[in-house]
Formats: sequence, structure tokens, C-alpha cells
Amino acid sequence: MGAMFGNVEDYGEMFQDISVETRGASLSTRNQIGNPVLYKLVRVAKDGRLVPATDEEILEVEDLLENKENDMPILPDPGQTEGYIPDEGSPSQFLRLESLEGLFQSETAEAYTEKLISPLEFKEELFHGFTLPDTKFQSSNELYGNEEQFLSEFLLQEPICYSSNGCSMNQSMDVSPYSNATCSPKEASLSTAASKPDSFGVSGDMSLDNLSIKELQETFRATFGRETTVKDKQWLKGRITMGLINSCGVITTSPTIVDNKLVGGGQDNYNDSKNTVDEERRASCKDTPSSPDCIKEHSNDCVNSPVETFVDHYSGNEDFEGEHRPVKRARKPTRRFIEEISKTDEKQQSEESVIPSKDQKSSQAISSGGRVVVTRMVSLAGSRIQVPYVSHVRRSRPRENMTALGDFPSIPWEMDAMPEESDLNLVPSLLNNDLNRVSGVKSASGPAKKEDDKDHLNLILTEVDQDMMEPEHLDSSGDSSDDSVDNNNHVGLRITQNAFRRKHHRSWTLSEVKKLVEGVSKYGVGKWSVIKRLSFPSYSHRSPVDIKDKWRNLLRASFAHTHSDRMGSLKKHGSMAIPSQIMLQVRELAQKKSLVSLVSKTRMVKKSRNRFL
DNA sequence: CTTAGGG
DNA sequence: CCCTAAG
Repeated sequence: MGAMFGNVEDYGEMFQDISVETRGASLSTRNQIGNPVLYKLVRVAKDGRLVPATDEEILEVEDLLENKENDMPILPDPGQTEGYIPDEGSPSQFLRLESLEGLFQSETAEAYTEKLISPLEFKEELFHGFTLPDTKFQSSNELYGNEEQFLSEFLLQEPICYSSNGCSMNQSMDVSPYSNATCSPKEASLSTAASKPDSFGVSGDMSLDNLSIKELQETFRATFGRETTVKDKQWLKGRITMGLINSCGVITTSPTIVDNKLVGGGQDNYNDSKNTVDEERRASCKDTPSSPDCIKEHSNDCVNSPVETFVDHYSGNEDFEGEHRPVKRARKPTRRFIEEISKTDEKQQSEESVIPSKDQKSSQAISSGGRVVVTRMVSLAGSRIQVPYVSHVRRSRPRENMTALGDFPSIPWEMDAMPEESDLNLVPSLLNNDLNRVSGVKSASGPAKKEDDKDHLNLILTEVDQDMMEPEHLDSSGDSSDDSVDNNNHVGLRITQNAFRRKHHRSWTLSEVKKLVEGVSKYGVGKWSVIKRLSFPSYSHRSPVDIKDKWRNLLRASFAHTHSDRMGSLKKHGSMAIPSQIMLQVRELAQKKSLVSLVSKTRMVKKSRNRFL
């Protein structure tokens, strides 16, 4: 009897055709007959409990089989079989346990994938797949109602398929006498050998319990396609089970629930799914393989840390960090980040399909269909290939000051940054520039110039600025102070510098910095737009963001300075030496600001405290 | 649009 | 300096 209950494989073939489907007859279409399917013979008691079949009932079933076997329709198309009951008068009940695989091969799998049902729902749906005939169930509606009752009852018990400590059925039903007979290794091997070799059936989990660590690792490998060195049985089992669920296309939006459902205790009130969810969230650390504590216990010698692995697969709402997150607000990955990720993907892809090409030194322009395509060399996987030159980052429209510069044709400063856009704007008189730019296009390699020179030039320039620039000067020049200075002083320098003035870069002059500091002290840190408006009224460049950035840099510099004071001067970056006095101001302001924020924070605390009192 | 912050 | 996310 016990054997019957746990392992009915001998009857499997016979039961196959007479089992009743409550939905989706395709679940048990004939093509699965060859597949090993485990059957458990149980009876649904009036109150919904599952009671193992007695010997009598089994005999009855056998009779039934003999009588009905040939009469039974062979599960025609779905819908017609809905609610079909093999023998209404029979007290015997069949509970058919489809293998998970069979279940998900069928159309239901798609349904689940589409609906993205929650794990709880998923589980229920899963059990819907079970046959649940009863004499009372005359119509499918009735059947359904009772089924729900059954389900709630069922779910109240330990979930069938994922009990961690052995056989599932015995826990699902209060029939201890039979429970120990249900778990034979034989079953294990049986149920794991489904047509999709790496899958496990409902009973497959039982087999997991009986597998050795090595076997579990093997199974893991088969399931996930990679090796594991984890020696923790629990973990392996959990992983495999989870992997199987995932591989069924069910997106687990809240894996914890799954976890817990699968492994955790079953005393929750499963009828109230919301409560259940909360409960499980709270209890998620108990005996779930995903809980941090548990993970800690797992073997140390695994190559991929369990945490990593887990997070990898369920990248999501794992409350590992608990409540105390950094104060900084969380940001979702930026587009740029995503872009870069995909970029690397592209790269990896193209690495796989390397186009062999002759060794060519640099990029060149090749014409295709009348159009000239600038290409560049990319060395991938050891060989070099030629790819069209496209900048990954979409360049934004030139900033205002660009157009403003149009008023100063003799100072084409920054057009060089965008070769593809400035072609037509070329000023013939500035051949140097032209050549520079064109060569820039041809090589299409971005800045190949030496940074040192650039810095050096910047230094010179800023020195000039310091000497020459008076506030009035700046204000009156209207558009671009640097330009005017340059214009007035070193034309040659300007041209040379032009080569290095890629991007819209304009060095901050000391006077600007002073203005900035002053503005910050007046209007406060963070009031960038105000500072811009009031302290930099005539600067078409220097957006509030620029100002903010500069402030950030100043801050950094100032603190770096204090540090370098302690451990010797590390400051050799040819960048403009900002007078220590200003740096001091910066630091003061920064302190003030942090003080202010501190005060406001404490105020807030006080306020909230007052609210309590 | 402004601010914060990463690149 | 550029870009983007968040308010």
C-alpha cells in the first residue's frame, strides 16, 4: 500500500488515459505517455484533506481500470474534457501528479509566462493541473469551487514539491502511517528521467534529497549549464529547484516568496495571500537558501559566492541590506551605463565574428555607394578589423556660446570638436585650424595630442588671464573673456591651443573662481542658478551646471590640498594654482554648508520629536 | 527648469 | 565638460 501511495509508476500507463483534466487536456496528451510520470493515489476527503488511498480503494481502481480502460476516451481536445469524471459513483479519487515538465511543456506554460503570475498564483495554477474528481463534482463550476477549497487546504499544508526534508506527500497530508514509505530512491531516478533530461518533475525534488552532493552538483550543472563547487546540499537543492521553476518561464517577481513557499514553514494562512506575503517576507531568513544568514553558512570554497550567484539570478528585491541604506537616493542605471553595457555586448558579439582583415595601420576613408565612409581600425581578438566610424554618444547640439562665437569669425575656437557639423562653417583664413580639424576627421581617432602640452598651454593661458583679467574686463567683453584675452595677446598661442581645445572647454580663470566663491558665500552652496544669474551675468558659457562642477572641483582641490599639506606636496598638475586664500574660503564655505545641513537635520529631528510630544 | 552626481 | 535622473 505504501508503495502504491508513493510510487505508482506501474500503474502510470494505465492511469494515464483515464485521468481527468480540469483544464488543458494537452497536459496529458499522448505524447507524454512515454515519459515517466509519477502518480499518487489519494482521496480527497470531504473537508478537502487528501487522504491516501486505502487498499480497498486501490483494488477498486484496478477494477475500474479493467472496466473502463477501453471505454475511456483518449483525452481529445481540450475543453471537452473539462470536468470529466471517470466514475461518479466511485469513492476513489485520483490525484494525478503531472511532472512539472509535462505541465510546463503545455500551453499552460505560455499562459503563465504571459500572465507573469505571482509565485503564489503560480502554485495554485500548478495544482489546478491536478485532477480532482469527486462524486460531487458534477459541473466544472462545482468542480472549480471545490477545487479552490482543496487548494486552500492544500496550500495550507506543506507544499508538495519542494519540501526540503524528504518526501512531500506525507507532509501534505495527515497520514503519518504512510509517510515513511513514500520516499524511495527508485522514485528519484524515475522521476528525473524526463524527456527533457535536465528537468525534474514534481517528485523530482524527492530525488534531490536523495542525491549525493556530487550528483547534486551534476544536476546543477545540467540545470544551469555551469559547474558549481558548492558542497552545500541545501543550497544546491534550492538552486536547482529554483532554476527549474525559472526555466519554466515563470518570472518570479518576488523570489523570497517562492523561496519561502518552497522551503519555509507551512503554518501561514495561505488563504490570505497578502498576509502570507508579508509573513513570508518577514520570515524570509528562516530556512531559505536565499537568506543571508543561510548563505553565510554555505561552503566557502565555492568559486561563485552564493550571494553573487543568487543575486545574479534574482537581481532584485533582496533585502540584503535591510532598512539602512545609504542616505543617497538610489539611482537607476543611467542610459549611458546601459549604452556602455550594450556596447560591450556588441563588442563581444563582434569578437565572435571577427572579420579577418589585412593589417592596416590606421583608419581610412573608403567610398561606398558614392558616400565616403570614414572607418577606423579596431583590433578585436588579436586581429584588426575596419569598422565605420560612428560615435556612440550622440553629440548634443552645440551650446549657445558656439553660435555666439559666430560673431567672432576670427576666433573659431571650439568648432573643432565636431568635425561632422562644422565642415561648412570653415573660415578659409584659418588654414591651420582647418587642417587640424580635417586631419582630426581623417584619423577619426579623437584626441591624439599630448595632454601634457595641453596642460602646459592651459597654464600659460591662465597665467595670462591672471595678469590681464580684471573683473570689468570680463563683464564688458560680454561674450567670452578668454577669447578677448587671447585675441589681444597671443595669436600664435591661440592657434596652437586651438588644437587642444577639443570639447567645449574653457579654463576657469582666477577671477571667475573668485566670483564663484563670492557667489557661493553670498547665496549659498547649491544655488547655482542664482549664482550664475547674479555673479556671472554676462557669461554665456558657464552654465549653472558648470559652476556647480567648478565648485565641486574647487572643493576637491581644497581638501586635497589640506591632505597634501600633511603628506607633502603632491600638487604638480600644471593646472592653475589657486591661491590658498581662496582655497581657504572654499573650505570655510564647505564647512558652513555642511554645518547648515547638519543644523537643518537636527532641526528636523527636533521638529519630528516635537510632533511626538 | 534646477540640482545632484556619475562619467 | 557632458550626461542623466529626480524633483
